[in-house]
Amino acid sequence: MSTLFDLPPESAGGGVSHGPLLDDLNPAQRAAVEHQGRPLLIVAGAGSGKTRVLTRRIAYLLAARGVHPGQIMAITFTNKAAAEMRDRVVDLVGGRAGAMWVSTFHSMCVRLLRREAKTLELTSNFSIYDADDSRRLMALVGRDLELDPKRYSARALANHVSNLKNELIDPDAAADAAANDFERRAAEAYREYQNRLAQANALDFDDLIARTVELFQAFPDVAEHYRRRFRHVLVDEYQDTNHAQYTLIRELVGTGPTESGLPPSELCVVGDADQSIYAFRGATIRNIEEFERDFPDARTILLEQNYRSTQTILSAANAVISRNPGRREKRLWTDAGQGERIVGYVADSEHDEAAFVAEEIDALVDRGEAKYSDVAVFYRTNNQSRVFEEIFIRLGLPYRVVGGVRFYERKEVKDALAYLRVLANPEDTVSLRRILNVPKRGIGERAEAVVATHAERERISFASALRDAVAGRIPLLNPRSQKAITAFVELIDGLRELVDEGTDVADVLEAVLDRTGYRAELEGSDDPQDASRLENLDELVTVAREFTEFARSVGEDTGTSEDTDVATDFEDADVAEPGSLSAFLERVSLVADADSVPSPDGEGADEADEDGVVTLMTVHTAKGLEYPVVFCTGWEDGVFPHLRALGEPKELAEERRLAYVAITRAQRRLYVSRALVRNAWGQPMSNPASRFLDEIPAELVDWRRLAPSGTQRETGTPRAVTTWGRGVGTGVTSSGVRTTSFQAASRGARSSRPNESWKNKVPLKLDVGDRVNHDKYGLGTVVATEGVGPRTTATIDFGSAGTVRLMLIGNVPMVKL
DNA sequence: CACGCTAACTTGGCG
DNA sequence: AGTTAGCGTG
Repeated sequence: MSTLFDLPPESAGGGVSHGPLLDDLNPAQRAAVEHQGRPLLIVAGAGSGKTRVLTRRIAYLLAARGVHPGQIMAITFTNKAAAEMRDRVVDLVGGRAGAMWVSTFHSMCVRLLRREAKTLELTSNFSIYDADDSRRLMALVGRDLELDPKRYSARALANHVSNLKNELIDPDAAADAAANDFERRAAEAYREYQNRLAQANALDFDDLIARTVELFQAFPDVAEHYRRRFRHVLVDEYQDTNHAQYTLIRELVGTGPTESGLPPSELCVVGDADQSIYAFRGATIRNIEEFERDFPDARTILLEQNYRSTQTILSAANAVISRNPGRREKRLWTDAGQGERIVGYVADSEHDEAAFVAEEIDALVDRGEAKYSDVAVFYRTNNQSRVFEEIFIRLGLPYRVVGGVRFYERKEVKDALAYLRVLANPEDTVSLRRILNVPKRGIGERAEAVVATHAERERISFASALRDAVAGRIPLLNPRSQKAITAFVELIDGLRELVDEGTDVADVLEAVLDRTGYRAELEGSDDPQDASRLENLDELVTVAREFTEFARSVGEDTGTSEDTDVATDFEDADVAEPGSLSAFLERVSLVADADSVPSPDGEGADEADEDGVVTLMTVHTAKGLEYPVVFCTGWEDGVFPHLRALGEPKELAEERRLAYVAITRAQRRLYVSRALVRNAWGQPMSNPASRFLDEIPAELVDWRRLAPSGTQRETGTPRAVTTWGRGVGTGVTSSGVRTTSFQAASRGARSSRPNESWKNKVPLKLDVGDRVNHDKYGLGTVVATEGVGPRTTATIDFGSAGTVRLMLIGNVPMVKL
């Protein structure tokens, strides 16, 4: 992926000759690079050289079209993509690329918001709340509004609000549009949540986008200022944009001449609707599908030639994705030849499947056909990694799991950062309350509630209320708590002094860990988890140290050579002073994942061995990556496609795109496997073959092992009676008699009796009028049912316990009477 | 106020 | 199964 475009050195530095920028491109790629004027949509199939086209286009703008780097805004979704794009452009045109804005949506917005903070009546030291912080804040709101946490969980409310924000719906509009109880209460919660955010001088991730849109829409002169500056806007992964991001782009480029006669900026978006796999977080495929309607004059260029995979792999991918209804036809092709057939394997259990994968990897490496680092194992959900890890450890196969809990989401890291945030932004209530009693210092729930109530009544912030507590102005507070709070406030004040003195961030952090006793507590523990927590905190200190050093070095650079284009992130005199605590916090808020995926060519990644390590990850994580050998595991209906997608055509289409992404990661060899029986949520489940397996043309697959006849379709999760596609499902609704030999062997005598223990595990079949007994709600009557198969929900009237909508999958603690 | 227990939930994961 | 949030008890 990285060796394809070595250019003669003279072209770097922005020389006059731009031939080398075009010479090695295919006609479609070249057209995409050369296109001028009208909005441009580049539909880039998997492996079609998308990044290459994008970076060449930028280089071409600079070299051949006389565009100044400062006029270019390139937007990506991930920091990694942004860094890669910047590096590659620098390789092509040299350091003057530094003046471009190449950033993620979120960092771009933070940058704009800090510059224009005054316009929006924000203070520039605002905190940025991540999903976890938002949820915590929503929990406070929910408690305040006395919402039943069962029916209105903080998570559900926060999710709902996030969706509203992605649609740019404000609290008023949400209230107007609310169609049911949940939405009405959620709209109230939304309003209160925004109030609390403002009080805390904080923005959540969705606000970063939404408030920037607001900035542009409410202040046309501000919008025009940036439009004038950024004459070229390029957007990567356009299929992943949500409505707010789409609107932001529109505002940024403009849709017609402004009053002062400024024409729209030149827009170029790149994407692939077939790789849109983030609908669950608001991405809407419509943005790419309707690009030509949104930007009427637009031109579309299709990149269909693939430089990654064999034709066999591409044919499989094409066949699967073509089952999605209503998509724009696109067929990947390659001149690389057919290559090996796809290997299929039906395992008895997930352990058997993992063993097969491990043996196969071993064999490939033995035969010298692959290195460990050439191999990736994909699964649908993170919890599926465990079986592979067990086997790999046993066989001594080197591996690495990518994903899982990310560094900045670990509890200890978030705690430490919360301290820093409170120091930078005293009004940051969520962070303040997070650390109030961490480590334990005798400020319990009770005391916290008393302070919160006081803050509410006096209409002051939680931070001010704490000071009132110190001054003895909260009568209900018992002396013991007051003492503890006083100690805490003094602790924070002492730390804040350090900040005011301009102490390096790393040293402030060290002081936090020492003075709070956080480090001591972990050191004193014999829990092995705490040892790794300590390591993480040390790592965070290192990050802070490096941050300061980097800021210093940049500061020196710009000090000596004022007018070179070298300085990148800091050249715009953002409000956050380089190296400051605020700047550090901003940086870590906008970096999601420090763990990088080991690159396939092993470079800079895992030194462990010559041969590197096998990479294990979810398909989502794999997007954008490629490996010579790919194992697609767990291809079973209910696993992949995921249970919750069965019976939901939209979600099923997304799962199919996910399958398409998985297949197209493979360069030379592709394996697909499934297990007849798999433990899910503590119970063995027997799943039918994934429908995606049937969608791969049979002649492409060499089945190494098939299901023993007769075991194909029986127990476990019933296949949904589906209404789309070929008339697949026979809709077997088994009553849970498990018969496979594996089952009997592994579960022993217990499994023969469909006794009490099964009662809740079998999906309930309910009709209107049925009487039920729920463990918690008690006796009830079914008043309505919706959905099909595993997605069935029932609305049940439990009399005095209320009317509840329940999903009838998994462990419903309820029996039919 | 802290600890230990039980009950509920469980996709994916950018910033 | 494993985790985590809410809850009752020491």
